[in-house]
Amino acid sequence: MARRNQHSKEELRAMAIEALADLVEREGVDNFSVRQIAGKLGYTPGMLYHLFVNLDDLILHLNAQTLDALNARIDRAAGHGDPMAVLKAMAFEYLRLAREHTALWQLVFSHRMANQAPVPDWYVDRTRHMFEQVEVQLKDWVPAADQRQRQVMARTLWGSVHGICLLHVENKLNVAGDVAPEAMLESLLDHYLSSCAREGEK
Amino acid sequence: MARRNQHSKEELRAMAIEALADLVEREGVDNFSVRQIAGKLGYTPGMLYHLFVNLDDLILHLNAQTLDALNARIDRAAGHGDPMAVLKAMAFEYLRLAREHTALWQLVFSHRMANQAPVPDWYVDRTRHMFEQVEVQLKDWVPAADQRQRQVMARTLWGSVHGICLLHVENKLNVAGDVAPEAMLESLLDHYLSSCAREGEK
DNA sequence: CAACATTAATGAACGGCGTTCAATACCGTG
DNA sequence: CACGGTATTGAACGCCGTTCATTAATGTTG
Repeated sequence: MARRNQHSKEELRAMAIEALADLVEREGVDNFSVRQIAGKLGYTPGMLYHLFVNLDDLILHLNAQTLDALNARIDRAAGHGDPMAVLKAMAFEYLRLAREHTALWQLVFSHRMANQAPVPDWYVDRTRHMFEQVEVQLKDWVPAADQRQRQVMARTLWGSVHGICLLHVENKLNVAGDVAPEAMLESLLDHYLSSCAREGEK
Repeated sequence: MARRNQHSKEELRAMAIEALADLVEREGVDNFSVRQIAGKLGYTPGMLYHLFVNLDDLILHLNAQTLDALNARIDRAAGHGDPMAVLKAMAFEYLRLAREHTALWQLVFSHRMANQAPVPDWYVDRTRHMFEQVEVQLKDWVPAADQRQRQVMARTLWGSVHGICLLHVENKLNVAGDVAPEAMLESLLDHYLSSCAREGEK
């Protein structure tokens, strides 16, 4: 039998998450299995079910970690500068993580809960954070807009940023001459935000 | 043994695609299997490999069909009106299909080829079509822009439209009060396009 | 009409998957 | 040192996509 109590349950959880992250980054979003993860740790598959309720749960924990990294970058970008510059910096950080850790990023956005199980609160909180940071910047950018309008703008803007990064990461841009995603993000933010500002002045 | 030659190979292919479509719409994007498809047709799993090279190939054929439906709607929307109205109509058609045939739409955009196999030309053509239609409208909307600029705009715009529809379809908008995707598409097109036009005038 | 060649379809097998759970081997405690 | 508790196992279940030799129905020929 394998060594006992070499690691606490928490340590083992962290190790399992790390093993999955490694596997995903090395082999791609859809090329891992409970058996491989356990193998990497030197345990049997069944053991993982004492750490997580199932594979979905483990994936969710890894995704939370990835979202934390994403949020950290976004928060850093929120530091200083006018809203336009900050939002651009945020969008570029979003793209950068998608680029540098493509598979982890894909896992966050391509994972669907089995049998429509509800996403836990501690997970939803992390996705909400991003939208909130965008809204904060919009408060400065279009002070005349009410909260409702800002909500629409934040979701529109960030949904768009996400779409652009997604097309890039999934290689759907090779159709008829590729365009750098940076140019697309610039185009989006320049035009969308400047028009929003103009309307706010009226 | 099952009846022979009741159907031509082409008929069987169409039936298999239809069976998969049915299964996907009924049970969701990730709840089908070769065995279920064959079962629906009254055949054994192995038989499907005389019609398609593998499951990926079958999925690709269904996705091509879905893209054809999408393109048909987009072409219809391209009929008449000023570019802004036409592009809005196109975006709304995009959203409408995502709404009415969510699972089929998801299958198109969530399917990844195994072992990074190349996507066949006949498939790429269908995805290119959409971007081209957007570019045609932009030619009218911003006549001053050169082809390169229009390419960037078309991809930026359609990547954004896609991102917004995706967030809606995947239920990622429940975070802190939902916003109707129609409002987001309106916001995107109004602001992005109007700013593009203004720049074109300079 | 019988014998044959062709081919549509089968069904069993392979190696893999996520998940469950009784049995087991180890550990700290008394 | 024995014992109770528990961390870990390993076998099993019912799935999965895919392959392929075998079979059975067909169309063709003599």
